[in-house]
Amino acid sequence: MELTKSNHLDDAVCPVARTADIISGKWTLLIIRDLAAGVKRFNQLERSLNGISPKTLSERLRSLEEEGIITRRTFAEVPPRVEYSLTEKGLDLVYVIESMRSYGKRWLCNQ
Amino acid sequence: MELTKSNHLDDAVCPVARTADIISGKWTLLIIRDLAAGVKRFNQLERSLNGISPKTLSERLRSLEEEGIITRRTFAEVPPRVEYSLTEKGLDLVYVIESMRSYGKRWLCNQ
DNA sequence: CCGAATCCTTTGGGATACTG
DNA sequence: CAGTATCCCAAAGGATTCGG
Repeated sequence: MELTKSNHLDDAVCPVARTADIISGKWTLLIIRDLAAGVKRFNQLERSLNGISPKTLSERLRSLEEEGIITRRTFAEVPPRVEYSLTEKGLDLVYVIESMRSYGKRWLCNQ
Repeated sequence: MELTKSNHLDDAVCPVARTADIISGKWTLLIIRDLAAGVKRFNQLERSLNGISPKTLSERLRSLEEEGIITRRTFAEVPPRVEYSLTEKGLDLVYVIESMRSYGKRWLCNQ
């Protein structure tokens, strides 16, 4: 297990820092966690992410889409239906999430 | 690869959310990344984490110590010397960091 | 149902100067 | 050297309302 030495030149392209930038933000990781369980609609996420405001959810979804991590699919129906799912790039984040889950179980959830 | 279903009851103890709480914050992960390479002094970190303010570094180190992730060791010398290192609980976070490094390399650093 | 628009509060973090 | 003390600001996020 070897870590790169850090300095400000490295940091600009440090994979750890780049990933941290993407998954930072209060709800981002939890959205990906939920989408990893399958396709979800806006208000499904709104309910499962208890306490999130529509504005924040909307912003997060938009930027995740722009980063190529989720896909937004709209259906021309009434009432309107929009489904969100993970792209390949998003699915790969599940490994990060699972490492966090392992850590959390071992050290933070006393079990 | 199976994810737990999320609702607000789960979230209170969700290992992913708990871990996210700990490693959120602009510099936290980078501090741990640097300490994973070995024991470091305050101004070594200040230099390797290019751009961090002493106030922020001080705050992060304190809360990481309170969470049991790093150890602070002082030496009664002149000039004063203080060394920071990872605890077992902190070292285990390296697995999370490495998963982020893999992801970053694959998707964010075009290599 | 799916958001956009507004307004507002909080806070993380930077800059700087100073001290044991 | 290893911080603390202030002051300040941008940005994130919450609450609420409204529209397609």
